Amino acid sequence: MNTPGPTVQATRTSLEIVEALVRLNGAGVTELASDLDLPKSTVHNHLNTLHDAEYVVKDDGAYDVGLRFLKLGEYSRSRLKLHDVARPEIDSLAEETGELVNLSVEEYGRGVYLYLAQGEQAVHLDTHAGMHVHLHCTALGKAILAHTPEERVEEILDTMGMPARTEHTITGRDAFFEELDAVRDRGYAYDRQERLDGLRCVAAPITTPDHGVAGAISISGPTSRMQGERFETEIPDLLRNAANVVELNMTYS
Amino acid sequence: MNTPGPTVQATRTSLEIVEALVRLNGAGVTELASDLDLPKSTVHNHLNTLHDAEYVVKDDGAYDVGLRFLKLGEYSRSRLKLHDVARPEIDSLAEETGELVNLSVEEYGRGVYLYLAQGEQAVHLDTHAGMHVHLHCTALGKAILAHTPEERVEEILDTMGMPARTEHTITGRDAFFEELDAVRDRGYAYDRQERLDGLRCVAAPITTPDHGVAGAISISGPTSRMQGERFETEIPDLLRNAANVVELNMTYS
DNA sequence: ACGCGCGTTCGCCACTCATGAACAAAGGTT
DNA sequence: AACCTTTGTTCATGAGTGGCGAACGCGCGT
Repeated sequence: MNTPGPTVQATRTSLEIVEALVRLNGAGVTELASDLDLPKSTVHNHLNTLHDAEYVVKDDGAYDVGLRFLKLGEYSRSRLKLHDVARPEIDSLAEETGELVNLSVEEYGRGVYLYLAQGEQAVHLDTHAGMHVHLHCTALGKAILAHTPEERVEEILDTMGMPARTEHTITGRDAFFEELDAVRDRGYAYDRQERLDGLRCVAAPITTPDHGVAGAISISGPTSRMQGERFETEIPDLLRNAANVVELNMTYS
Repeated sequence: MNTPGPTVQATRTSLEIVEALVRLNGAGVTELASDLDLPKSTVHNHLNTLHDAEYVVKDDGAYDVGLRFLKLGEYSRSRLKLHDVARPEIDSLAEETGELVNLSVEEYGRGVYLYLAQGEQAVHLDTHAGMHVHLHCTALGKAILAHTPEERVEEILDTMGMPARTEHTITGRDAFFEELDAVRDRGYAYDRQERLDGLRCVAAPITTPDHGVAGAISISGPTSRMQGERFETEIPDLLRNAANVVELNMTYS
């Protein structure tokens, strides 16, 4: 997995600076330099370059990430057929259920949210497009991993670990693989407060015959509303139906 | 404006590679090398670095832009208060009018679309979030420039030029400044097939007392529907109302 | 089985970038 | 208003690194 190989240090530094800008919500040269433990002048040179290339902006003294990244970001997701195809389905699910509906894929061993739609009474979470999550503690992740070759799953768990997010998070590897079996049998996955207390989710994988699992869609809501018949059959059915539609449109269009 | 200064070549090259990936819709090492006129090994080193940093992905042999940029892109726009505040207003305008509603700001002398919402009968254009447009040929651009210091407008026109997009595009500088005067008087701006044949737009600026113009919102539609009373007063009024709401929420929240 | 085209590896030298210190500019404090 | 602090910017230099061409090996198509 780890291919050190010959790599361009300057590029790496520039990326770290951009990431630091996000982390610090915009920052000045000195702040960045101390945060990254780099000489001021180095940071300055990189910022100068990024500014010149119009990738960062100077907002009254402080540097911040520019909108050029918006173009790249939009491209990176519209590139995925799944996004374009699934989006309308996500929207109608949100309208039908009134809950929060998510679309995500796996990349580099983590879940990445591609798109979210909130229904009328949707919970307000920290989730946003582009956000990364561990796969083991989300319904989305389980749905995806249940249809991923076992060796790849092992590999992901090795590198990412299985940190406990709540007291309900599955942290044992055996238990997790049993859970994946159950997901495969059922056709959809549950998250019962495994990532956030008070939150329950249901997720269905999007699979295509030739390329395996492309991603997953999920519905998230408070435990109060996610229980009984609704949680056990109603929402799962809605999800599976939507997933089927997406799968068909993925292969035949 | 042009601050050459000491700049990091490697970073620039990496950015160019990413841009080329977008332009080519994903590509291999050789393809990129010939497109950018760089040695294969150089391109390879950069791709290796970007791949290692998880910014590009390898899709069965071809490299492409990864979802890490999605996070940066989302951040770059949610950073702008305007986006969060205006979004719901854009959505309701789209619902009310059934047309295409846009939100954009100025960056580096160009207009950047932040968000679009299409109503029931909205036209389908090439516009998408993150897209750049010339300011002189769009209603959005005029609305923004009308409230920008004249010297800055001159500067923008100098560097960006005023290319004709259609036969209706304003390409003369004097005519353009007169147009801006009219926009200021009216409180909103028009685009009468100046960017695309058959397309008309109305735009209202979003200004705040302390920071000047923050951006603009606009409604786009086919000439067939954008005429008469609707084009002259109905839509402008809707826009100005929405703009007012946004302006208030910008300053008091 | 062969050859072409691709991604990858290698090793070397020139050049670039990282560096710290010194300079300028801006803000806050007294 | 003059001071001092803090920040952004410039500069010159040497170490190291990234750019480069050529050579390698792999996979695909014929």
